[in-house]
Amino acid sequence: MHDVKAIRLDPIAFDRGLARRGLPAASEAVLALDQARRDAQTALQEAQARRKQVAALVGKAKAAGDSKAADALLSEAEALKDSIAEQAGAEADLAERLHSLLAGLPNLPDAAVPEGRDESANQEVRRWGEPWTAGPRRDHADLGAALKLMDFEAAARLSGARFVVLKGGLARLERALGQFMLDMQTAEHGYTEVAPPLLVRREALYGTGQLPKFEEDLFRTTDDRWLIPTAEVSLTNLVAGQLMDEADLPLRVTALTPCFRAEAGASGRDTKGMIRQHQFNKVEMVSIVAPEQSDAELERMTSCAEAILKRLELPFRTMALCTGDLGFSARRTFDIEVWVASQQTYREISSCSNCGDFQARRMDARFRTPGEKGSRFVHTLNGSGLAVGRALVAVMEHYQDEDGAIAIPQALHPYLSGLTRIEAGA
RNA sequence: GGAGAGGUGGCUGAGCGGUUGAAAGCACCGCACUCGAAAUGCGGCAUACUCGUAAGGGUAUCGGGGGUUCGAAUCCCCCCCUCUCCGCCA
Repeated sequence: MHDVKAIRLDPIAFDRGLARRGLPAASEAVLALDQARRDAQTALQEAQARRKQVAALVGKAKAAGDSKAADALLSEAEALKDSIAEQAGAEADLAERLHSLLAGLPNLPDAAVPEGRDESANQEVRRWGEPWTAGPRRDHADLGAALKLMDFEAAARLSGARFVVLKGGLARLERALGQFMLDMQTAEHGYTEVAPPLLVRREALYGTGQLPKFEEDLFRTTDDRWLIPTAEVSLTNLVAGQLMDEADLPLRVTALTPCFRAEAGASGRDTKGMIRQHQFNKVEMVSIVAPEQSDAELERMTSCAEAILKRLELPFRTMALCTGDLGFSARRTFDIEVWVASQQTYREISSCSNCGDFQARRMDARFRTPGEKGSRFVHTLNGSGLAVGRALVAVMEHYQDEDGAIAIPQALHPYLSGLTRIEAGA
């Protein structure tokens, strides 16, 4: 959510920000509505002030036993009643229109974000490890099927397309990956583990920016609760409506949860394998920080995600998203892409974003600095650390051997009680 | 699911139709006392919007939304949430 005052102050900068995202200017429409709303509000408030005055005078007149004066006042009050109702309606209508206009506008890109229309303009900021270009390149779906440990057909019978059933060693490997990631974020990176709800109210989704614009990407229950598309929703909304002390910041939380996505616009894309599923596990990191710290926190968070891939010895590159590829709530984002051997390309496995105060405004999440008057909105950041399903894909393809068996990365050995290789049927 | 009790400022908690934006306490800030601190005393201390160059006004907000009334934190209705008891249940 944008600060109307900031738009009033510098509409040009606002429109320039939208233009960087490839969107048309909006400040004129916003400011017109804003002005109309304020005029309506001023008129309403004048009427309300008079009503208050009259009501107080009625009380006094009655107390003094002056029924003549009271009657005169009463008839004025009667007249005010209708006009106040009307003006209040007009004001509420304008406020609603302004709010829904504003609620649909994305965050503005940070100055540091590279210019560009789409993902082709994203900039590589660093690269780590050697891509697997020689050796076998069977994809994880074929490997999994051959091992008889990954069953898309069974999943389709149960649930339809874009689900998978993992068995035996692969189910264990998937669990080990999640466990390992969560342990690393908590024990080594200072995030507090949280086990949050997976079903949330629409208000929570509004707070992080999935609603009202991206309803079609989400699964909804019959009682109007929604399955989280990412634990970002649950974790970030932990501070919704809260007024924190600066001493509570930074607040760093993490969770390993299933994520549910309708993948509405993605039909035909990544139809084979586990790359794009309706349900997948992910370790999510969320940081709630003071505004001055959010730039540094984004770097920190990105390195917390990268650390997982380094420990797993999986090659990756880190990309700075360009203005046209930025998500709705983000002001700046780094994607981490892991090498996927079968596709001989890097695929997104983490996305770390600084949302500035954009989500905080929508959620009303503020903090107070001792000795200072008032409060300020916090800054929120979120990042995957990492997507477990895609990590499983990368591990399988990177650690496969000629026989189609999969070696288990050193870092996961403590989680698999002695298992070091996954072979057919085990 | 049934019965009951509640949701008030950062927190605790009074108020239950009129001058209450809201007592009191805690927390916090300033001042005094002190070598300093504690304790104590005095004072200050909500948020949002809005009008105004400013000084300074105004309006709204007592879980949310409607309603009654000249006037609602206070009365009525709906919803949400919390707690207690009963039932059911992983």
